[in-house]
Amino acid sequence: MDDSPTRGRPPSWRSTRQRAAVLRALRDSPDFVSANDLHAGLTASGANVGLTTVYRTLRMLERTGHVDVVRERTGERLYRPRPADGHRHYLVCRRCGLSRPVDSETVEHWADSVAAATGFTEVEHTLELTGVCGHCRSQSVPPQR
Amino acid sequence: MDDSPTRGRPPSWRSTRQRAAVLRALRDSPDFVSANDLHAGLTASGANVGLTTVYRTLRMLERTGHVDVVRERTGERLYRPRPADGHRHYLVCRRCGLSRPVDSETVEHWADSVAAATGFTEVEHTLELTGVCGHCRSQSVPPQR
DNA sequence: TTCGTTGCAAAAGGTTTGCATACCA
DNA sequence: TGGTATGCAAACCTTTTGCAACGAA
Repeated sequence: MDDSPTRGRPPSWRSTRQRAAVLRALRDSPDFVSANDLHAGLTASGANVGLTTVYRTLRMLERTGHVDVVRERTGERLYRPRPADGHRHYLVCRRCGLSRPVDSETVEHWADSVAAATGFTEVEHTLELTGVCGHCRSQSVPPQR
Repeated sequence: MDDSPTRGRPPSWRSTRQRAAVLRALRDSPDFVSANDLHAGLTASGANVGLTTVYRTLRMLERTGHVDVVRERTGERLYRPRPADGHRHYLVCRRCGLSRPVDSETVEHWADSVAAATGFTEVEHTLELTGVCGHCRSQSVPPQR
């Protein structure tokens, strides 16, 4: 998954200061972040990147399968770089945003069998798990988003 | 789950023409509908209900657990009355919007075990399945939303 | 030099809110 | 009558787009 997905690849990919900055910021985020979060972080650290460019870069990463996307209750999109071995599902803490990947083989298999049984084709699935992590539970941290 | 959930219940619930109309329209919809769809339908059928009221009613139904909510690619929310025996997961056709409930016991159990294993509490899950139904596949209906 | 990329400003699209009015209980 | 519900318009938020200027190859 480094540099040669078969589909959805733009014909060219010009390397620019801005894209490098967005990628770096994304990689440095331990958890899911929004376009706004990234932009704010970039601005704070002196990298001058337009919000539009952040969105465009994220959209491209999404199309090429380099990031996982999850949706907030509000509809806001949160991004996280996708691990090399395919898509993952995450359990996200509603208070501090901590996320950890979970083993989802069970769900993957189930989704496949549903697809096979219903006559639907091209079945895709989105799964979002949220909860309160042990740390926040003991600290009573107020909800973040 | 008919009329006495323990939490999130508004202190009062005044019965009005508008709320009755929204509820009726929601019940009459075979599949998931957006606030806009409902409002358009209501307007077309002569019921005069403000879009704001449609939103407020849906939000209240969501809080009290009377509807299932699913999110469109765009972030738009789609609603559907929840069956009496608890929440459900649906497989929705990306072309015509046809939805059918799927047996999701497997997923429910898996989610419970993940909750137990991770130290997270109050774990909630959202699962969205989309595909192309047999009918649309043969008809080549263009994407609707 | 060429053509993809950037960034501002503005548009778009969906949802929420302020506030005066209407109406149920 | 009291307090909730309604509805219009405007505010809000996130994401996308038009377009002129910029810069990597």
